[in-house]
Amino acid sequence: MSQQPSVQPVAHRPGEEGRRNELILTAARLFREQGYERTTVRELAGAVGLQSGSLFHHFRNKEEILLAVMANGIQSVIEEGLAVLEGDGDPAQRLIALFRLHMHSLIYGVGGNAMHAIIFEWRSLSPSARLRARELADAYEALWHRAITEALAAGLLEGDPVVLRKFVLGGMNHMVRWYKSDGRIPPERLIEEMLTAAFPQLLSRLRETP
Amino acid sequence: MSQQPSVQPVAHRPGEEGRRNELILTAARLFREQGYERTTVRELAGAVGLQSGSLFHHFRNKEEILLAVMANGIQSVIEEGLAVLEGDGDPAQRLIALFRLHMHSLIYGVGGNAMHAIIFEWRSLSPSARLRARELADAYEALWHRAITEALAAGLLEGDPVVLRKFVLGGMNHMVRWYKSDGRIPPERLIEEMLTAAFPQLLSRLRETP
DNA sequence: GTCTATAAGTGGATAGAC
DNA sequence: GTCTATCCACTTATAGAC
Repeated sequence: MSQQPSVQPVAHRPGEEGRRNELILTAARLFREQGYERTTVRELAGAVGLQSGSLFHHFRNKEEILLAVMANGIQSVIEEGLAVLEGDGDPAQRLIALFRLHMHSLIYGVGGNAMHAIIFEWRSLSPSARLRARELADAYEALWHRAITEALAAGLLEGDPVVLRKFVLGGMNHMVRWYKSDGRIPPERLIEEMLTAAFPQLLSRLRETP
Repeated sequence: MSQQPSVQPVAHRPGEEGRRNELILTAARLFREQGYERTTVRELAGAVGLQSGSLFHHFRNKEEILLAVMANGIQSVIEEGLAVLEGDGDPAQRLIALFRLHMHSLIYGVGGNAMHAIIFEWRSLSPSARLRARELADAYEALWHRAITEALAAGLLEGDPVVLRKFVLGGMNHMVRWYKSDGRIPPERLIEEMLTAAFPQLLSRLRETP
């Protein structure tokens, strides 16, 4: 577990960035499995082959780890989401693409663990850190706001844009609590079933006028 | 805060049941505001005017309090839900009534705090207690399964019944994280907006054939 | 039933050697 | 950058008096 002296360095500071990243990914997994409060720094350190004291060379305190976990996953999803919204296609196609991206990130990507942290562990943050986490979430939700507003303007959906956004995101994110990818429903079918649940009117329109 | 010696007794054991209930309700609120792990027994005891040691006359341990919080809220919702499903009306009306009941319980009832605990604090339970909590949730979700299956059979919805159920419940429950009843949207309108978001196809059918 | 006092343990975090 | 050793705040839970 700690035989090789160093994993491939990522940035200009060799070793340190690699270790930090390893810690963030491991923390994300542990926080998801056990929760932030019940994951001790000793546990996290042990999981990457360190002693607990060594953790605080990479992070000022435990909270900084949680914040890093949150930021790590969502940033990449935001970038991919922006690309989707600026891509071609009509509002319906963009909304569906954003949906599939979100689901894909939850199921396969590093985004799943990060999203889990954002959803379930925000209360463990101090007020200032909570603000920072809120900014991250807001930046991502802004993408959804755009996509939903467009679809509303095109008459593809109806209702309040905020309620629609919160409802759909809530329904999707809840998936991380119940879905097992090795169960009755394979991942790709799940995504389409969720899409049907979220936007039935939108899909039936697409089928009528292809 | 502790002037009157006793509040109105509820059951055959006067005083004790009242105190226990007071503790459950206060715990539910505190767990929602701060989370279970970050709510200390001293805090909870203090909030009802007790010393921390006195708590353990009413509950064996802290976990038992959390379990009681969860059970307390959901039981009444299950009973009301059963009444809805056995009432008159077609599948569409029953599904909508169940939806409104759930939202109502989240917004006004004691169910909101309990649901919050079930959603966010289950990982703090030991395996056996977790099983008990799962049974409670399952009993409630069974009501939804019935209502959704009926609506599917009647051709009112389409998709996988499990995915539909999980998605809709996820979307609704997420509300406790963002909705403020004193904000832009009054509670009764929120319920209707959420209904539009959850079952647009069902509502538009009702409007076409009233 | 509630109090006081305290046991027994765990947590995050620090200091300084290597 | 990691280790060892340790501090100390704070937690749940208990014991026994009232």
